[in-house]
Amino acid sequence: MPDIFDLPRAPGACRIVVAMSGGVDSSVVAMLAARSGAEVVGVTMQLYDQGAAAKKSGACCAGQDIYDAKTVCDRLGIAHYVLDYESRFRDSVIEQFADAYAAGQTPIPCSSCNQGVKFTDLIAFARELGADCLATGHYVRRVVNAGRTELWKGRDPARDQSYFLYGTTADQLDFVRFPLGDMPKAEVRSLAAEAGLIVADKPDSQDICFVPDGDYAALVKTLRPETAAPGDIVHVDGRVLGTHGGVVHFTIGQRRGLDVGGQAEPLYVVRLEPAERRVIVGPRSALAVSAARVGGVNWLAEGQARVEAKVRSLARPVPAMWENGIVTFDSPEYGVAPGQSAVLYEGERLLGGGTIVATEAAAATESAAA
RNA sequence: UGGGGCGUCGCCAAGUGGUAAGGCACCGGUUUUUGGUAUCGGCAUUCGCAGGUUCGAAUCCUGCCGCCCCAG
Repeated sequence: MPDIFDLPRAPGACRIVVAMSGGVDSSVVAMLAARSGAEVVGVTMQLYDQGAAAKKSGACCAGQDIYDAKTVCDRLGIAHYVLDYESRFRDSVIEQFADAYAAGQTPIPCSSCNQGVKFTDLIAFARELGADCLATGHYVRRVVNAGRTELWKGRDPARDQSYFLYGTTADQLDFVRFPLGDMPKAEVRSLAAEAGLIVADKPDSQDICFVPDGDYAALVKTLRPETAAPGDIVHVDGRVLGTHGGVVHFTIGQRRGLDVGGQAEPLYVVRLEPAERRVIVGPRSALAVSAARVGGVNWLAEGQARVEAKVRSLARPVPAMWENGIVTFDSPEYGVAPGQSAVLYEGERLLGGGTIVATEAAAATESAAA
């Protein structure tokens, strides 16, 4: 087996900290680390109240998951720590999440979690422990190329998680390892089964980890009651078509949930005006966006201007120009929502990315800039 | 209460004697470590109500109810 941990010294003299969510992926990472010969410490972050969330199978970092992680560590014969990051997670992820919705944006909590608690606080902790690296179960590849460390998509295109990790800085990248980046998911599962790990058949996590029942709107409404205020659903041509139960329920590009019938064509959310409590809707053509301004950019590459841009986790990257924080699509892109990430690639390599702060309508309708 | 028009699934709407299109909405599945999107499937034994004609009516006739418009 190649040295998937890229250790600086003989494994026996190294210490690896593994970020363990309690799922199958990070458990397999811990197993691989244990087999490498290095000293391994499993760490699980407790991120939010375990109450209701603990019952949710497949969630991350709640009660059952902490137990699962510990069980795996016991079997592997490695140490296991639980870190109480609840308050940090609340401040850096959950509150931001609520603020974004209140501002009519569509946040990606997984990205802020990765950039904050996971890759800032946890790396700091691992360094304090004197670790040589922090290993996680993400499906991305860390590629050392001509002395430079690059971030690449996961080998398994169906599993690639690079979209959520664009914010990883060069410094962090030096310290982090992604042992699963070259593997297909099926292989990870079979490794877990061969090793007799209790989590081998555990369902993949999905949805937002801190939202127990998938009803993210209920959480945001609790934190920011104004997002539940009713308002008008207004067509881009000015007609009031109906009312809605709070801007929190909508995101740009959304079609379902408007409850507006009698139309010849489906209507999509084109824009949100939270101050006026308005949801602006229009035909699909009104969603066309020619460019997006990107903020909070993390750049890992050189001066690439020709890029492939991905503005949604499940979208295929599209050709675009990148200049002065603005990504201009070769062809109009649909459903580009402020708050989501714009991640730029060159083939398999992640060049950088940031948060979409505004968009420019492609058609001669009106600006979708918030 | 003179004249004209209309009443088909939550909404829009085909269908004018042969046994209820379609779109939107909604619901469910698939997909998915964000929200969405996309896609697949489901969705009126019944046509304002009551009679009548007919082998057979949402489609023809009669009455009633409701709504709209023009007249007043």
